[in-house]
Amino acid sequence: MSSKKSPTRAVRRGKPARRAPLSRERVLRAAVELADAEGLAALSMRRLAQALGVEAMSLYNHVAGKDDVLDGMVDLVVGEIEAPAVGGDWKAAIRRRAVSAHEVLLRHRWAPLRVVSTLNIGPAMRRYVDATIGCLTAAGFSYALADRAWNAIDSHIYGFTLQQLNFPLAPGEYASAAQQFLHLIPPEQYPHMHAMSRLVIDGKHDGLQDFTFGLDLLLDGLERLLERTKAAV
Amino acid sequence: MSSKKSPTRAVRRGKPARRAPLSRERVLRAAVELADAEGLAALSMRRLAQALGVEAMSLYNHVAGKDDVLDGMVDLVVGEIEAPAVGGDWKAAIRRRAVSAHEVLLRHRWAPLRVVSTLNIGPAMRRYVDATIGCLTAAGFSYALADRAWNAIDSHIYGFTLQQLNFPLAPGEYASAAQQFLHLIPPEQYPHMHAMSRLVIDGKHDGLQDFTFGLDLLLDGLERLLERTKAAV
DNA sequence: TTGACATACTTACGCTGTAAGCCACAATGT
DNA sequence: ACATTGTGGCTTACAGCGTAAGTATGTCAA
Repeated sequence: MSSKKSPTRAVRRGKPARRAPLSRERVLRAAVELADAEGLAALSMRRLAQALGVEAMSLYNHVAGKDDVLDGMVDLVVGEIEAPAVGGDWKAAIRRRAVSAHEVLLRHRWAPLRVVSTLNIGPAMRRYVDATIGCLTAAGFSYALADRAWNAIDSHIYGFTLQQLNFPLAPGEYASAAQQFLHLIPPEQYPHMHAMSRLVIDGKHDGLQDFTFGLDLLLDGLERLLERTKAAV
Repeated sequence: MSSKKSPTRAVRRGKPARRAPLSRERVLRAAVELADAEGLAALSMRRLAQALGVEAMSLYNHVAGKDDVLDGMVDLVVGEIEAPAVGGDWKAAIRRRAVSAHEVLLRHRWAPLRVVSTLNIGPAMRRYVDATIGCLTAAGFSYALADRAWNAIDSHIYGFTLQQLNFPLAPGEYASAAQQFLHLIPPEQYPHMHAMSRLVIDGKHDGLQDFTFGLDLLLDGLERLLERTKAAV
Protein backbone atom coordinates (compact mmCIF):
# COMPACT_ATOMS: atom_id res chain seq x y z
CA MET A 1 0.00 0.00 0.00
CA SER A 2 2.96 2.30 0.37
CA SER A 3 3.25 2.18 -3.41
CA LYS A 4 -0.21 3.66 -3.50
CA LYS A 5 0.79 6.53 -1.30
CA SER A 6 4.00 7.50 -3.10
CA PRO A 7 3.10 8.53 -6.66
CA THR A 8 1.95 12.04 -5.99
CA ARG A 9 5.08 12.75 -4.09
CA ALA A 10 7.27 11.12 -6.71
CA VAL A 11 5.58 13.21 -9.34
CA ARG A 12 6.03 16.35 -7.36
CA ARG A 13 9.71 15.63 -6.85
CA GLY A 14 10.10 15.06 -10.57
CA LYS A 15 8.20 18.24 -11.41
CA PRO A 16 9.46 21.05 -9.25
CA ALA A 17 6.87 23.31 -10.87
CA ARG A 18 4.28 23.53 -8.11
CA ARG A 19 0.61 24.06 -8.57
CA ALA A 20 -0.70 27.56 -8.11
CA PRO A 21 -0.83 28.16 -4.36
CA LEU A 22 -4.15 28.51 -2.65
CA SER A 23 -5.33 31.75 -1.17
CA ARG A 24 -8.48 32.92 0.55
CA GLU A 25 -9.35 34.85 -2.58
CA ARG A 26 -8.98 31.82 -4.85
CA VAL A 27 -10.96 29.61 -2.48
CA LEU A 28 -13.84 32.08 -2.28
CA ARG A 29 -13.98 32.65 -6.03
CA ALA A 30 -14.04 28.93 -6.68
CA ALA A 31 -16.80 28.57 -4.11
CA VAL A 32 -18.93 31.22 -5.82
CA GLU A 33 -18.41 29.56 -9.19
CA LEU A 34 -19.34 26.17 -7.83
CA ALA A 35 -22.46 27.47 -6.11
CA ASP A 36 -23.50 29.41 -9.22
CA ALA A 37 -23.12 26.33 -11.38
CA GLU A 38 -24.48 23.60 -9.15
CA GLY A 39 -26.26 25.26 -6.26
CA LEU A 40 -25.42 25.74 -2.62
CA ALA A 41 -26.32 22.17 -1.77
CA ALA A 42 -23.49 20.94 -3.97
CA LEU A 43 -20.97 23.09 -2.14
CA SER A 44 -19.17 20.88 0.33
CA MET A 45 -15.63 21.36 1.52
CA ARG A 46 -14.64 18.20 -0.33
CA ARG A 47 -16.21 19.28 -3.61
CA LEU A 48 -14.71 22.73 -3.29
CA ALA A 49 -11.26 21.30 -2.64
CA GLN A 50 -11.68 18.98 -5.59
CA ALA A 51 -12.48 21.92 -7.86
CA LEU A 52 -9.21 23.49 -6.72
CA GLY A 53 -7.21 20.29 -7.18
CA VAL A 54 -6.59 19.97 -3.47
CA GLU A 55 -7.73 17.96 -0.47
CA ALA A 56 -10.53 19.22 1.75
CA MET A 57 -8.44 19.92 4.81
CA SER A 58 -6.03 22.10 2.89
CA LEU A 59 -8.72 24.73 2.63
CA TYR A 60 -8.58 25.20 6.38
CA ASN A 61 -5.22 26.89 6.00
CA HIS A 62 -6.96 29.77 4.26
CA VAL A 63 -10.48 29.90 5.64
CA ALA A 64 -11.74 29.29 9.14
CA GLY A 65 -14.40 26.82 8.12
CA LYS A 66 -17.45 26.49 5.96
CA ASP A 67 -19.27 29.39 7.59
CA ASP A 68 -16.32 31.60 6.81
CA VAL A 69 -16.45 30.47 3.20
CA LEU A 70 -20.14 31.34 2.99
CA ASP A 71 -19.62 34.75 4.58
CA GLY A 72 -16.78 35.49 2.20
CA MET A 73 -18.88 34.46 -0.78
CA VAL A 74 -21.63 36.85 0.28
CA ASP A 75 -19.22 39.75 0.52
CA LEU A 76 -17.82 38.93 -2.91
CA VAL A 77 -21.32 39.07 -4.35
CA VAL A 78 -22.27 42.25 -2.51
CA GLY A 79 -19.19 43.81 -4.08
CA GLU A 80 -20.81 43.36 -7.48
CA ILE A 81 -23.71 45.63 -6.60
CA GLU A 82 -23.55 49.16 -7.95
CA ALA A 83 -23.24 51.56 -5.02
CA PRO A 84 -25.32 54.75 -5.28
CA ALA A 85 -23.55 58.04 -5.94
CA VAL A 86 -23.69 60.56 -3.09
CA GLY A 87 -25.19 63.85 -4.21
CA GLY A 88 -27.27 64.29 -7.33
CA ASP A 89 -30.64 62.66 -7.97
CA TRP A 90 -31.17 60.48 -4.92
CA LYS A 91 -34.25 58.76 -6.31
CA ALA A 92 -32.54 57.67 -9.50
CA ALA A 93 -29.42 56.59 -7.61
CA ILE A 94 -31.30 54.49 -5.07
CA ARG A 95 -33.43 53.03 -7.81
CA ARG A 96 -30.34 52.03 -9.78
CA ARG A 97 -28.83 50.52 -6.69
CA ALA A 98 -31.94 48.44 -6.05
CA VAL A 99 -32.20 47.25 -9.64
CA SER A 100 -28.51 46.40 -9.64
CA ALA A 101 -28.83 44.45 -6.40
CA HIS A 102 -31.77 42.56 -7.83
CA GLU A 103 -29.81 41.64 -10.94
CA VAL A 104 -26.77 40.55 -8.99
CA LEU A 105 -28.85 38.40 -6.67
CA LEU A 106 -30.54 36.75 -9.64
CA ARG A 107 -27.11 36.00 -11.10
CA HIS A 108 -26.15 34.22 -7.89
CA ARG A 109 -29.30 32.35 -7.04
CA TRP A 110 -27.91 30.93 -3.82
CA ALA A 111 -26.96 34.36 -2.48
CA PRO A 112 -30.19 35.94 -1.18
CA LEU A 113 -30.81 33.21 1.37
CA ARG A 114 -27.29 33.65 2.70
CA VAL A 115 -27.42 37.44 2.68
CA VAL A 116 -30.50 37.48 4.89
CA SER A 117 -29.28 34.74 7.21
CA THR A 118 -25.79 35.96 7.98
CA LEU A 119 -24.80 38.95 10.04
CA ASN A 120 -22.41 40.17 7.42
CA ILE A 121 -20.03 42.99 8.09
CA GLY A 122 -17.48 42.40 5.33
CA PRO A 123 -15.82 45.36 3.61
CA ALA A 124 -18.00 45.26 0.49
CA MET A 125 -21.13 45.31 2.61
CA ARG A 126 -19.87 48.25 4.64
CA ARG A 127 -19.01 50.24 1.54
CA TYR A 128 -22.43 49.49 0.11
CA VAL A 129 -24.28 50.53 3.25
CA ASP A 130 -22.18 53.66 3.66
CA ALA A 131 -22.90 54.88 0.14
CA THR A 132 -26.61 54.26 0.62
CA ILE A 133 -26.84 56.21 3.85
CA GLY A 134 -24.74 58.97 2.35
CA CYS A 135 -26.93 59.24 -0.71
CA LEU A 136 -30.09 59.54 1.33
CA THR A 137 -28.82 62.01 3.91
CA ALA A 138 -27.26 64.17 1.19
CA ALA A 139 -30.72 64.34 -0.36
CA GLY A 140 -32.13 65.78 2.83
CA PHE A 141 -33.33 62.72 4.71
CA SER A 142 -32.63 62.76 8.42
CA TYR A 143 -30.51 59.86 9.63
CA ALA A 144 -33.52 58.29 11.30
CA LEU A 145 -35.60 58.54 8.15
CA ALA A 146 -32.73 57.39 5.95
CA ASP A 147 -32.35 54.33 8.16
CA ARG A 148 -36.01 53.43 7.76
CA ALA A 149 -35.96 54.17 4.06
CA TRP A 150 -32.93 52.02 3.43
CA ASN A 151 -34.41 49.19 5.45
CA ALA A 152 -37.69 49.33 3.54
CA ILE A 153 -35.94 49.29 0.17
CA ASP A 154 -33.74 46.38 1.15
CA SER A 155 -36.73 44.49 2.51
CA HIS A 156 -38.27 44.76 -0.92
CA ILE A 157 -35.08 43.68 -2.67
CA TYR A 158 -34.62 40.60 -0.53
CA GLY A 159 -38.27 39.66 -0.24
CA PHE A 160 -39.05 40.09 -3.90
CA THR A 161 -35.96 38.30 -5.11
CA LEU A 162 -36.45 35.38 -2.77
CA GLN A 163 -40.03 34.94 -3.88
CA GLN A 164 -39.01 35.20 -7.51
CA LEU A 165 -36.22 32.64 -7.15
CA ASN A 166 -38.48 30.36 -5.25
CA PHE A 167 -40.97 30.37 -8.07
CA PRO A 168 -39.62 27.56 -10.19
CA LEU A 169 -41.27 28.28 -13.52
CA ALA A 170 -39.88 29.95 -16.57
CA PRO A 171 -42.19 32.75 -17.79
CA GLY A 172 -43.33 30.81 -20.85
CA GLU A 173 -44.40 27.74 -18.89
CA TYR A 174 -46.58 29.67 -16.50
CA ALA A 175 -49.89 29.26 -18.31
CA SER A 176 -49.46 25.53 -18.90
CA ALA A 177 -48.28 25.00 -15.33
CA ALA A 178 -51.36 26.80 -14.04
CA GLN A 179 -53.45 24.45 -16.17
CA GLN A 180 -51.67 21.47 -14.68
CA PHE A 181 -52.16 22.51 -11.07
CA LEU A 182 -55.67 23.86 -11.43
CA HIS A 183 -57.15 20.72 -9.86
CA LEU A 184 -55.43 21.66 -6.58
CA ILE A 185 -57.51 24.84 -6.50
CA PRO A 186 -61.16 23.84 -6.68
CA PRO A 187 -63.39 26.88 -7.19
CA GLU A 188 -65.66 26.02 -4.25
CA GLN A 189 -62.81 26.23 -1.77
CA TYR A 190 -60.59 28.80 -3.41
CA PRO A 191 -62.79 30.91 -5.68
CA HIS A 192 -60.49 33.89 -6.10
CA MET A 193 -57.30 31.93 -6.59
CA HIS A 194 -59.15 29.77 -9.05
CA ALA A 195 -60.38 32.78 -10.98
CA MET A 196 -56.90 34.23 -11.20
CA SER A 197 -55.50 30.91 -12.39
CA ARG A 198 -58.12 30.85 -15.13
CA LEU A 199 -56.99 34.28 -16.32
CA VAL A 200 -53.45 33.00 -16.50
CA ILE A 201 -54.49 29.91 -18.42
CA ASP A 202 -56.54 31.95 -20.85
CA GLY A 203 -53.58 34.28 -21.43
CA LYS A 204 -55.45 37.26 -19.99
CA HIS A 205 -52.96 37.77 -17.19
CA ASP A 206 -49.29 36.92 -17.63
CA GLY A 207 -48.73 36.46 -13.91
CA LEU A 208 -45.29 37.96 -14.22
CA GLN A 209 -44.07 40.01 -11.33
CA ASP A 210 -42.29 43.29 -11.80
CA PHE A 211 -39.54 44.21 -9.38
CA THR A 212 -39.99 47.91 -10.02
CA PHE A 213 -43.70 47.90 -9.13
CA GLY A 214 -43.18 47.70 -5.39
CA LEU A 215 -39.90 49.56 -5.64
CA ASP A 216 -41.54 52.60 -7.19
CA LEU A 217 -44.36 52.53 -4.68
CA LEU A 218 -41.72 52.81 -1.97
CA LEU A 219 -39.66 55.46 -3.73
CA ASP A 220 -42.68 57.63 -4.47
CA GLY A 221 -43.79 57.34 -0.88
CA LEU A 222 -40.33 58.28 0.36
CA GLU A 223 -40.24 61.25 -1.96
CA ARG A 224 -43.51 62.53 -0.55
CA LEU A 225 -42.21 62.06 2.99
CA LEU A 226 -39.05 63.97 2.12
CA GLU A 227 -40.99 66.87 0.62
CA ARG A 228 -43.19 67.02 3.66
CA THR A 229 -40.22 67.27 6.04
CA LYS A 230 -38.65 69.93 3.84
CA ALA A 231 -41.87 71.93 3.73
CA ALA A 232 -42.16 71.77 7.51
CA VAL A 233 -38.77 73.48 7.94
CA MET B 1 -26.37 -9.22 23.29
CA SER B 2 -29.88 -10.58 22.89
CA SER B 3 -30.47 -9.59 26.50
CA LYS B 4 -29.83 -6.04 25.38
CA LYS B 5 -32.52 -6.27 22.80
CA SER B 6 -35.27 -7.71 24.94
CA PRO B 7 -36.12 -5.27 27.74
CA THR B 8 -38.25 -2.84 25.79
CA ARG B 9 -40.26 -5.66 24.41
CA ALA B 10 -40.59 -7.33 27.78
CA VAL B 11 -41.78 -4.06 29.23
CA ARG B 12 -44.23 -3.56 26.46
CA ARG B 13 -45.62 -7.03 26.88
CA GLY B 14 -45.99 -6.35 30.59
CA LYS B 15 -47.69 -3.03 29.94
CA PRO B 16 -50.36 -3.53 27.33
CA ALA B 17 -51.05 0.20 27.54
CA ARG B 18 -49.41 1.41 24.32
CA ARG B 19 -47.87 4.75 23.70
CA ALA B 20 -49.95 7.25 21.76
CA PRO B 21 -49.72 6.30 18.08
CA LEU B 22 -47.87 8.51 15.70
CA SER B 23 -49.60 10.55 13.04
CA ARG B 24 -48.50 13.10 10.49
CA GLU B 25 -50.14 15.76 12.61
CA ARG B 26 -48.29 14.73 15.77
CA VAL B 27 -44.98 14.52 13.94
CA LEU B 28 -45.36 17.98 12.43
CA ARG B 29 -46.42 19.60 15.67
CA ALA B 30 -43.49 18.09 17.50
CA ALA B 31 -41.20 19.32 14.73
CA VAL B 32 -42.50 22.88 15.07
CA GLU B 33 -42.05 22.76 18.82
CA LEU B 34 -38.53 21.46 18.51
CA ALA B 35 -37.56 24.06 15.92
CA ASP B 36 -39.13 26.84 17.98
CA ALA B 37 -37.24 25.77 21.06
CA GLU B 38 -33.85 24.82 19.65
CA GLY B 39 -33.69 26.14 16.11
CA LEU B 40 -33.89 24.49 12.73
CA ALA B 41 -30.32 23.24 12.97
CA ALA B 42 -31.28 21.05 15.91
CA LEU B 43 -34.11 19.44 13.96
CA SER B 44 -32.85 16.10 12.70
CA MET B 45 -34.97 13.06 12.08
CA ARG B 46 -33.24 11.35 14.98
CA ARG B 47 -33.85 14.22 17.41
CA LEU B 48 -37.44 14.54 16.27
CA ALA B 49 -38.05 10.85 16.74
CA GLN B 50 -36.45 11.03 20.16
CA ALA B 51 -38.81 13.84 21.15
CA LEU B 52 -41.70 11.58 20.19
CA GLY B 53 -40.27 8.57 22.02
CA VAL B 54 -39.72 6.69 18.83
CA GLU B 55 -36.92 5.66 16.47
CA ALA B 56 -36.01 7.81 13.49
CA MET B 57 -37.19 5.43 10.80
CA SER B 58 -40.64 5.14 12.33
CA LEU B 59 -41.33 8.69 11.23
CA TYR B 60 -41.13 7.58 7.63
CA ASN B 61 -44.45 5.81 8.04
CA HIS B 62 -46.11 9.18 8.37
CA VAL B 63 -43.99 11.62 6.40
CA ALA B 64 -42.18 11.19 3.12
CA GLY B 65 -38.89 12.52 4.41
CA LYS B 66 -37.33 15.53 5.97
CA ASP B 67 -38.40 17.87 3.18
CA ASP B 68 -41.96 16.78 3.71
CA VAL B 69 -41.63 17.55 7.41
CA LEU B 70 -40.32 21.03 6.65
CA ASP B 71 -43.10 21.71 4.14
CA GLY B 72 -45.70 20.53 6.62
CA MET B 73 -44.25 22.74 9.33
CA VAL B 74 -44.49 25.75 7.06
CA ASP B 75 -48.12 25.09 6.31
CA LEU B 76 -48.85 24.70 10.00
CA VAL B 77 -47.31 28.09 10.67
CA VAL B 78 -49.05 29.76 7.73
CA GLY B 79 -52.29 28.51 9.22
CA GLU B 80 -51.67 30.74 12.24
CA ILE B 81 -51.78 33.89 10.12
CA GLU B 82 -54.98 35.88 10.21
CA ALA B 83 -56.57 35.79 6.76
CA PRO B 84 -58.07 39.06 5.54
CA ALA B 85 -61.85 39.39 5.35
CA VAL B 86 -63.30 39.73 1.86
CA GLY B 87 -65.38 42.90 1.51
CA GLY B 88 -65.15 45.83 3.86
CA ASP B 89 -62.12 48.02 4.38
CA TRP B 90 -59.46 46.40 2.20
CA LYS B 91 -56.64 48.56 3.48
CA ALA B 92 -57.28 47.74 7.11
CA ALA B 93 -57.77 44.06 6.30
CA ILE B 94 -54.55 43.76 4.30
CA ARG B 95 -52.70 45.70 6.95
CA ARG B 96 -53.94 43.38 9.67
CA ARG B 97 -52.96 40.40 7.59
CA ALA B 98 -49.44 41.74 7.14
CA VAL B 99 -48.99 42.59 10.80
CA SER B 100 -50.32 39.18 11.76
CA ALA B 101 -47.95 37.44 9.37
CA HIS B 102 -45.06 39.43 10.79
CA GLU B 103 -45.97 38.44 14.34
CA VAL B 104 -46.39 34.79 13.46
CA LEU B 105 -43.06 34.67 11.66
CA LEU B 106 -41.33 36.26 14.63
CA ARG B 107 -42.87 33.60 16.87
CA HIS B 108 -41.35 30.89 14.68
CA ARG B 109 -37.95 32.30 13.93
CA TRP B 110 -36.97 29.41 11.68
CA ALA B 111 -40.04 29.83 9.48
CA PRO B 112 -39.31 32.78 7.17
CA LEU B 113 -36.28 31.14 5.60
CA ARG B 114 -38.32 28.05 4.87
CA VAL B 115 -41.34 29.97 3.60
CA VAL B 116 -39.27 31.75 0.98
CA SER B 117 -37.27 28.70 -0.03
CA THR B 118 -40.03 26.17 -0.53
CA LEU B 119 -42.63 26.08 -3.23
CA ASN B 120 -45.40 25.56 -0.78
CA ILE B 121 -48.88 24.76 -1.87
CA GLY B 122 -50.31 23.32 1.31
CA PRO B 123 -53.95 23.92 2.24
CA ALA B 124 -53.27 26.70 4.74
CA MET B 125 -51.19 28.57 2.19
CA ARG B 126 -53.91 28.24 -0.43
CA ARG B 127 -56.57 29.53 1.92
CA TYR B 128 -54.34 32.42 2.88
CA VAL B 129 -53.60 33.37 -0.73
CA ASP B 130 -57.22 33.00 -1.78
CA ALA B 131 -58.49 35.34 0.92
CA THR B 132 -55.87 37.91 0.00
CA ILE B 133 -56.73 37.93 -3.67
CA GLY B 134 -60.42 38.02 -2.83
CA CYS B 135 -60.01 40.95 -0.49
CA LEU B 136 -58.13 43.00 -3.07
CA THR B 137 -60.36 42.26 -6.04
CA ALA B 138 -63.48 42.91 -3.97
CA ALA B 139 -62.02 46.33 -3.23
CA GLY B 140 -61.82 47.10 -6.93
CA PHE B 141 -58.32 46.00 -7.86
CA SER B 142 -58.04 44.20 -11.17
CA TYR B 143 -56.62 40.69 -10.91
CA ALA B 144 -53.38 41.86 -12.49
CA LEU B 145 -53.03 44.72 -10.05
CA ALA B 146 -54.08 42.57 -7.10
CA ASP B 147 -51.39 40.10 -8.05
CA ARG B 148 -48.71 42.78 -8.04
CA ALA B 149 -50.03 44.33 -4.86
CA TRP B 150 -50.06 41.06 -3.02
CA ASN B 151 -46.55 40.26 -4.19
CA ALA B 152 -45.23 43.65 -3.08
CA ILE B 153 -46.78 43.33 0.37
CA ASP B 154 -45.43 39.83 0.84
CA SER B 155 -42.00 40.92 -0.33
CA HIS B 156 -42.02 43.46 2.47
CA ILE B 157 -43.22 40.93 5.03
CA TYR B 158 -40.55 38.38 4.18
CA GLY B 159 -37.73 40.81 3.53
CA PHE B 160 -38.34 42.87 6.64
CA THR B 161 -38.79 39.92 8.93
CA LEU B 162 -35.71 38.15 7.66
CA GLN B 163 -33.58 41.24 8.17
CA GLN B 164 -35.04 41.73 11.63
CA LEU B 165 -34.41 38.14 12.67
CA ASN B 166 -30.94 38.28 11.26
CA PHE B 167 -30.13 41.26 13.39
CA PRO B 168 -28.95 39.59 16.55
CA LEU B 169 -29.30 42.37 19.07
CA ALA B 170 -31.98 43.06 21.60
CA PRO B 171 -33.20 46.68 21.40
CA GLY B 172 -31.52 47.68 24.64
CA GLU B 173 -28.10 46.45 23.60
CA TYR B 174 -28.01 48.36 20.38
CA ALA B 175 -26.22 51.48 21.56
CA SER B 176 -23.51 49.58 23.42
CA ALA B 177 -23.05 47.17 20.51
CA ALA B 178 -22.59 50.09 18.16
CA GLN B 179 -19.93 51.40 20.51
CA GLN B 180 -18.19 48.05 20.47
CA PHE B 181 -18.09 47.72 16.70
CA LEU B 182 -17.35 51.36 15.92
CA HIS B 183 -13.69 50.57 15.23
CA LEU B 184 -14.78 48.50 12.22
CA ILE B 185 -16.24 51.66 10.70
CA PRO B 186 -13.46 54.25 10.53
CA PRO B 187 -14.83 57.67 9.55
CA GLU B 188 -12.35 58.12 6.69
CA GLN B 189 -13.61 55.05 4.86
CA TYR B 190 -17.22 54.97 5.94
CA PRO B 191 -18.15 58.54 6.93
CA HIS B 192 -21.93 58.20 6.75
CA MET B 193 -22.16 54.83 8.44
CA HIS B 194 -19.85 56.16 11.11
CA ALA B 195 -22.00 59.23 11.63
CA MET B 196 -25.12 57.14 12.00
CA SER B 197 -23.40 54.86 14.49
CA ARG B 198 -22.44 57.88 16.55
CA LEU B 199 -26.06 58.98 16.69
CA VAL B 200 -27.01 55.54 17.96
CA ILE B 201 -24.26 55.58 20.57
CA ASP B 202 -25.26 59.02 21.75
CA GLY B 203 -28.88 57.93 22.05
CA LYS B 204 -30.03 60.37 19.39
CA HIS B 205 -31.28 57.61 17.07
CA ASP B 206 -32.69 54.39 18.46
CA GLY B 207 -31.92 52.46 15.28
CA LEU B 208 -35.08 50.45 15.71
CA GLN B 209 -36.89 49.44 12.58
CA ASP B 210 -40.63 49.68 12.24
CA PHE B 211 -42.44 47.06 10.21
CA THR B 212 -45.33 49.40 9.49
CA PHE B 213 -43.13 52.13 7.99
CA GLY B 214 -42.54 50.34 4.68
CA LEU B 215 -45.92 48.63 4.90
CA ASP B 216 -47.80 51.92 5.02
CA LEU B 217 -45.73 53.35 2.19
CA LEU B 218 -46.90 50.42 0.10
CA LEU B 219 -50.51 50.56 1.22
CA ASP B 220 -50.78 54.31 0.61
CA GLY B 221 -49.24 53.87 -2.83
CA LEU B 222 -51.68 51.07 -3.63
CA GLU B 223 -54.59 53.18 -2.48
CA ARG B 224 -53.57 55.96 -4.82
CA LEU B 225 -53.25 53.50 -7.69
CA LEU B 226 -56.70 52.13 -6.94
CA GLU B 227 -58.28 55.58 -6.87
CA ARG B 228 -56.62 56.40 -10.15
CA THR B 229 -58.01 53.31 -11.89
CA LYS B 230 -61.45 54.03 -10.46
CA ALA B 231 -61.33 57.63 -11.64
CA ALA B 232 -60.36 56.48 -15.12
CA VAL B 233 -63.51 54.38 -15.46
C1' DT C 1 -57.01 -19.87 14.54
C1' DT C 2 -54.83 -17.92 10.74
C1' DG C 3 -53.38 -14.81 7.54
C1' DA C 4 -52.75 -9.98 6.10
C1' DC C 5 -51.51 -5.65 7.15
C1' DA C 6 -49.77 -1.60 9.50
C1' DT C 7 -46.46 0.04 12.51
C1' DA C 8 -42.09 0.18 14.77
C1' DC C 9 -37.27 -1.17 15.17
C1' DT C 10 -32.49 -2.50 13.38
C1' DT C 11 -28.85 -2.29 10.47
C1' DA C 12 -26.15 -0.23 7.04
C1' DC C 13 -24.48 3.13 3.42
C1' DG C 14 -22.54 7.18 1.73
C1' DC C 15 -22.35 11.71 2.76
C1' DT C 16 -21.13 15.88 5.81
C1' DG C 17 -17.75 19.33 8.62
C1' DT C 18 -13.63 19.28 10.85
C1' DA C 19 -10.04 17.88 14.80
C1' DA C 20 -5.41 15.86 15.07
C1' DG C 21 -1.18 14.43 13.44
C1' DC C 22 2.28 13.81 9.77
C1' DC C 23 5.40 14.99 6.12
C1' DA C 24 7.80 17.59 2.43
C1' DC C 25 9.52 21.76 1.21
C1' DA C 26 11.27 26.79 1.53
C1' DA C 27 13.28 30.24 4.08
C1' DT C 28 16.04 31.69 7.73
C1' DG C 29 19.89 32.02 11.16
C1' DT C 30 24.31 30.45 12.04
C1' DA D 1 27.11 24.58 4.05
C1' DC D 2 24.21 23.11 7.45
C1' DA D 3 20.59 22.91 11.11
C1' DT D 4 16.09 24.94 12.39
C1' DT D 5 11.79 26.52 11.99
C1' DG D 6 7.45 27.42 9.92
C1' DT D 7 4.07 26.76 6.38
C1' DG D 8 0.89 24.44 3.52
C1' DG D 9 -0.88 20.34 1.97
C1' DC D 10 -2.08 15.40 2.96
C1' DT D 11 -4.05 11.44 5.62
C1' DT D 12 -6.75 9.53 8.94
C1' DA D 13 -10.52 9.46 11.95
C1' DC D 14 -14.91 10.69 14.27
C1' DA D 15 -19.55 11.84 15.18
C1' DG D 16 -23.58 13.05 13.02
C1' DC D 17 -26.72 13.31 9.00
C1' DG D 18 -30.91 11.41 5.74
C1' DT D 19 -32.72 7.37 4.41
C1' DA D 20 -32.92 2.54 1.79
C1' DA D 21 -33.71 -2.14 2.99
C1' DG D 22 -34.90 -5.77 5.86
C1' DT D 23 -37.04 -7.68 10.14
C1' DA D 24 -39.97 -8.18 14.09
C1' DT D 25 -44.21 -7.17 16.56
C1' DG D 26 -49.17 -6.18 17.48
C1' DT D 27 -53.96 -5.75 15.65
C1' DC D 28 -57.80 -6.99 13.19
C1' DA D 29 -60.78 -9.67 9.62
C1' DA D 30 -62.04 -13.99 7.93
